[in-house]
Amino acid sequence: GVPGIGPKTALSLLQEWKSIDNIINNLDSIPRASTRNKLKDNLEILELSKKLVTIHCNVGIDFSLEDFKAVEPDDDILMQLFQGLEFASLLDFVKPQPKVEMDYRVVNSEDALHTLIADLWKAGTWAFDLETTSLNPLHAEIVGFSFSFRQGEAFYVPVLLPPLDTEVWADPKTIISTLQPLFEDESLKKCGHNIKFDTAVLKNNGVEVHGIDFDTMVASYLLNPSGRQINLDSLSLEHFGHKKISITELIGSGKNQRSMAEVPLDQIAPYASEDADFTWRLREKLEPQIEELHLKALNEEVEIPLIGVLLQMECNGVSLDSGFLGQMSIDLQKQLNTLILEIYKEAGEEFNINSTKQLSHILFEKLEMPVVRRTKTGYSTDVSVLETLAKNYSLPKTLLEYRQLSKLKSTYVDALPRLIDPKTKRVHTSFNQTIAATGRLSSSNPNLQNIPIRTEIGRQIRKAFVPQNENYVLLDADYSQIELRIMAHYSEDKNLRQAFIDETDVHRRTAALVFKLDEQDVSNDLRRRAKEVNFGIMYGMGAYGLSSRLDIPLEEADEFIKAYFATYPGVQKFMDSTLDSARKNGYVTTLLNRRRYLPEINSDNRQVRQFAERTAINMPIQGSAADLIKVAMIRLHETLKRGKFKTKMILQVHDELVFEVPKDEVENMQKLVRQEMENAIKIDVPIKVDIGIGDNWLEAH
DNA sequence: GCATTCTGCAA
DNA sequence: TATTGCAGAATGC
Repeated sequence: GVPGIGPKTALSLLQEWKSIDNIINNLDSIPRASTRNKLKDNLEILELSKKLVTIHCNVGIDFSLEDFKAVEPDDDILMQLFQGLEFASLLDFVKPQPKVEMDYRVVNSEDALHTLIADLWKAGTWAFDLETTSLNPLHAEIVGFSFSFRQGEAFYVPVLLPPLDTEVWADPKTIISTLQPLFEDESLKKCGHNIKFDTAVLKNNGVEVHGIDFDTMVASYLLNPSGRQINLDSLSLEHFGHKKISITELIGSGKNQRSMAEVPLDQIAPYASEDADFTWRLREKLEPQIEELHLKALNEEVEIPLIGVLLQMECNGVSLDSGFLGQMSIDLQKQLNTLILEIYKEAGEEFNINSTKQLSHILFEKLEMPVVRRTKTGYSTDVSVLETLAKNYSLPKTLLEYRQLSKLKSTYVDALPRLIDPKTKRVHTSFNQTIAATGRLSSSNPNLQNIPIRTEIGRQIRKAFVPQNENYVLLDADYSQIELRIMAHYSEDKNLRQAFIDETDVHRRTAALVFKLDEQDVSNDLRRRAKEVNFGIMYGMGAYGLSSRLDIPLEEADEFIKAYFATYPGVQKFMDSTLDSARKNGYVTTLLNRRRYLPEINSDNRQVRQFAERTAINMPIQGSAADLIKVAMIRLHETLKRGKFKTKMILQVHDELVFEVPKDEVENMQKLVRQEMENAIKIDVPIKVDIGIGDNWLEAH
């Protein structure tokens, strides 16, 4: 194995030196010895990369990772060096770029501020950015505002400055409330980079932002949702060849980091001004591209309105029963202690069970159990390996129990209560709009989209998600079989569509059709297999995958899949035509024209190509489901606001929405939620939503 | 302190 | 060798 040169390291190397040539010239200054030596050992590869870049510049062909691999098919280093890196952005490092000029003005008097405000009214549309003391909007104080409405020009309004520096002409409250009417006016159109954050900070400072009409982060994501870095610094470099003042230059990093409020005016003003200026420049550049790719409707009618919905949900937060989790933690620890002793006894010594390295030493060297599978750097000890070993040994079985309990305890039971906000007493996740390549949302800090449900002990954790008090309940609404319904829509398959029109159990119906039985004669095991196939097909699964999942011979799996496509011929046709169009266009799309590029779809490397093919099949389905629920969320948010309901939308888990509902609104809400979710986008099959009510998330789901 | 790897939770 | 994510813990520099 080769020790890590991951995408992050690679990107920072490239950004630091801007070209492969410079990397070669600067090899000796690479701080990490292993990285330095690996690169030195592979000078030829760096030279090769340089050649490919040169060829690209001269000939104008698009290169991808694939091209590198075609030349040096076995080279790990190269793969790791360029893993996750958009080749196109690499090219920008070596192209000569014009120098970028910017003027900025500090606005630090009553007169100057009123002049700026008048200009912003006259301009009618502008970009803004906030400097704050924290990345958590609930605790962030505003340090300053920057604005721009002409490229190369920006204004900085200081709010907090360090002592002994320039004085701010008025107190924060005065400055913020002087600017307030600008932000609250719907007719003034605002643009930002990740404007949800700035809007959240302003909200916590008593200012409601209206008139959001563009977000450069969201736009970049829509233009290319896969992988790329879309922070403002990278985009400025990519689109304008401009290297912005780095945040570490201002506030340092690590333990010596200082707060934005401690940065003197002559440093923070140019930094903040760049943010606003480049946000404005990017908007001017990206907006026409959005129109060209027919993403305008998706942007303006879905993604931009969604910003406010997500902000509201994050702000709402969710209530946790921390006493319940505390007791659970104690119980789990007791069980873990027993398991730990048992493991030590069976292993014949004490060791760190959480260390895969130490564990594999015990299992495969000391106890000489058969090696089932290897990882890049050693022996695998994951669930499937331990399950295989558990057939013949007792220790792996104990380890599986230990793993399950320790995972639940550390990741959920102990971690969640720590994230309860001291001010609101609730947990506020972040819903990220620009991460998932398919158009789904993601959730972090904490991730509330992967709360356990499959095992009994895991399900207990859901009991800790509760309404704010006994006058409220949780309402959980989830789309029934939404991805299969979308598949039925796209494929126009007669049998699959009929299954949903008949409102039958689609997995049972599948089993009946595939095995030519009556539905009532389908055994539970047959139904389970049909279910695996139904899901597997949507991920582009092959016979091998099915055989290992169902633990059946490869031939049997192969026949199963053949019979499946014979039953649902439209599904086969849909897959073929999706792949054709992906190969021809280089991208696939969803119901709302969300687009994902698949440059590797025509790769000569079979493994790489097949991965792209599976993605091509999955994206329209997963992505359209994401489109659907996003529209429903926007409509429901509007409904709740217009009806002045007390109900709050609090969570989204891909095909599921969770609401906190006052008891007297429950009946009404059931109807409204179902109505909006089932009718968000019309497709060729009925859409069904299941609704549950309960005093905790487990009961409601 | 930071990046990487392995592992495992969800839809 | 079925997709998309996020995060804890260990490890190594």
